[in-house]
Amino acid sequence: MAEVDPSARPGDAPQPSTDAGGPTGPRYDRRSMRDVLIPALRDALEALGVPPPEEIQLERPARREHGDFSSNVALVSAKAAGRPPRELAGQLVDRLRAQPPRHVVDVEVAGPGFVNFRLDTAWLHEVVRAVVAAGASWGTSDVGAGRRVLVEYVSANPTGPVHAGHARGAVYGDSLARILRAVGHQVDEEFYVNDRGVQMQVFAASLAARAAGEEPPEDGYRGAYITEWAAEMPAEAAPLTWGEARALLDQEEVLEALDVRFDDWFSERRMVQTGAIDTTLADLRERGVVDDADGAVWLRSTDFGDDKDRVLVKSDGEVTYLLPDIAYHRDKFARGYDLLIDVWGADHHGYVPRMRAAIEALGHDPAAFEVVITQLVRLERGGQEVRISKRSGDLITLRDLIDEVGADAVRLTYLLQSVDSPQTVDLDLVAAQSVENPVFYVQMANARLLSIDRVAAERGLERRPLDEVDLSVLVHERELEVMRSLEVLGEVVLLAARERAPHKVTTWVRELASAVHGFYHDCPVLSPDTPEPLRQARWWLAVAAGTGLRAGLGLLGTSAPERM
RNA sequence: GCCCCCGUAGCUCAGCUGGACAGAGCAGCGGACUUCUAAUCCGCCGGUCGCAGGUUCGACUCCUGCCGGGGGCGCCA
Repeated sequence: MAEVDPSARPGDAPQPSTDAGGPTGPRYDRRSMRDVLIPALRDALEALGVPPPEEIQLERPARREHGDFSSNVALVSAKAAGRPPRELAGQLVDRLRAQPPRHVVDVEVAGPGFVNFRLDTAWLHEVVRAVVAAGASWGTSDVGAGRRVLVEYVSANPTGPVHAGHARGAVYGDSLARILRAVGHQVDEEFYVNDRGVQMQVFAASLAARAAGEEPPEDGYRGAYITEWAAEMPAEAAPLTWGEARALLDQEEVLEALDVRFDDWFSERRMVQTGAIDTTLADLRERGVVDDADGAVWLRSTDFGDDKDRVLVKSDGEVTYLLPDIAYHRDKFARGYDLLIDVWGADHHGYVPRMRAAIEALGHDPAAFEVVITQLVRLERGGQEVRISKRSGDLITLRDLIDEVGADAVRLTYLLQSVDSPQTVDLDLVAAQSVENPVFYVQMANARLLSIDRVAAERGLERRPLDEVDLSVLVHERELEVMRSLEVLGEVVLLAARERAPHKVTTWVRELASAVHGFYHDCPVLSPDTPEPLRQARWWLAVAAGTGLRAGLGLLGTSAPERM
């Protein structure tokens, strides 16, 4: 399918180059309505002699009848004001009506004492201009500026292909990084390579066995890929070195097919060579959090909230997996990150307390270390569970998954719901190009919007510069819905970033797509029946909608074909 | 036994720092194409938000205890 890069579409840069110096009108600020309404409420409270609460809350009512913005100050401040919520709300409304804030056409008391604001449509028309001006950066902000964040994810062992079980973490981690960047954080992404230890030995032995035409050792790797790779392996190659390189190549390739790229693939073995592991142990000793007992070296993690102490060096002299992991995280902090986010699978959650303890033991703020646990994904095909088992060799690789349903579908599907909940994915459904598949619903919305430009070009119709177009004709409910949806992206992104919840962006994208389909259905742009001024305005709304849609999709790392 | 996640419509899931009569898609039923993509749109049907307490002016949302499902509790990674 023809894919487009959502972040770079020529048609999305409709700003006349002559205008590049700066927007002429008042610059739209995502928080502008808040910045208008909250102070207005505060002033009104003070005028009534009521001390305003620390934070005045302003929310978007779920129901249209409740206006565009709503505040619960009257409920919150009723006690302090010494009068019933509705009475206080009524007094606030009187004051606000006397001097209505910008764009406010009505203020009213509702329910138990809410103050509801109804706005004119001009503020939404400003949104269209703002989206067009922002282009692919619509929805971004700089609230997180200056914070350096490192997101570590996937980190699969270099002993085989990335399998379907890793896919959720891969897609989640990548999208989270995009979203954190969108709010201004400086984000790096890393893949930790466990290229040392027993697993690697077993892997090498398995490869060598297959190469020699023998069965892999007991507890060895039996996947079909071992046989395939063994056949590729030159006779003189060292199985461990060659095998690791082969695995990493495979992993990097398939992750790139998903548009998942890392700033660094951090090698565990490298830390042995640089002495980082020894240094870390010495550091821990110096801090007095290490005990020698039973011939082993222990981290006294119970001092930092863990339920038992943990072995760092086994009695046979080998280090456990824990010590290099600690060394890696020590290194992360040494590189100056303010926040470390690790994305782990559900099977590793028991490991969180010891890692957190180790970080605290090293003198770091444990709050600067966050672990997101992704719950398991159950794969089904036609209602039958598909087992992902490395042992049996019957494993579904990420590559299989991409081949079967496509990269965009893989990404959007995994980003459909919170990683906190276990997910069931029916492969037949995801592969199906049907209404049951949200991926196609969203991509269809984009394709339809783009078809307007295409058909217009065929008919020789011209879109006039936005500066010359009067958007005040956009009053159809379908048009308003699109604008309202576009307007909230910034807030959605902030929330998604704060809660580490990319699926909130997915939900938003689906909502916008729904609004777009409704608009497309009821508000013809190119029809001869549409008067020219309205056509121009709708056309620009379509441009803005496409821009917003692709901005959202860009945060999910999902592209959309130009036509379907 | 202890720890983590989940339990919302027949199914798959949303539900923002607690807010106004709980939302969407699919499935079911009934409508809408001489028009820029009907892969769409509209309407109807459908829920004691697992159960029981508590906090609050107000709880799907916070707290406690149960019940059910998944995952984890190694000198394995």
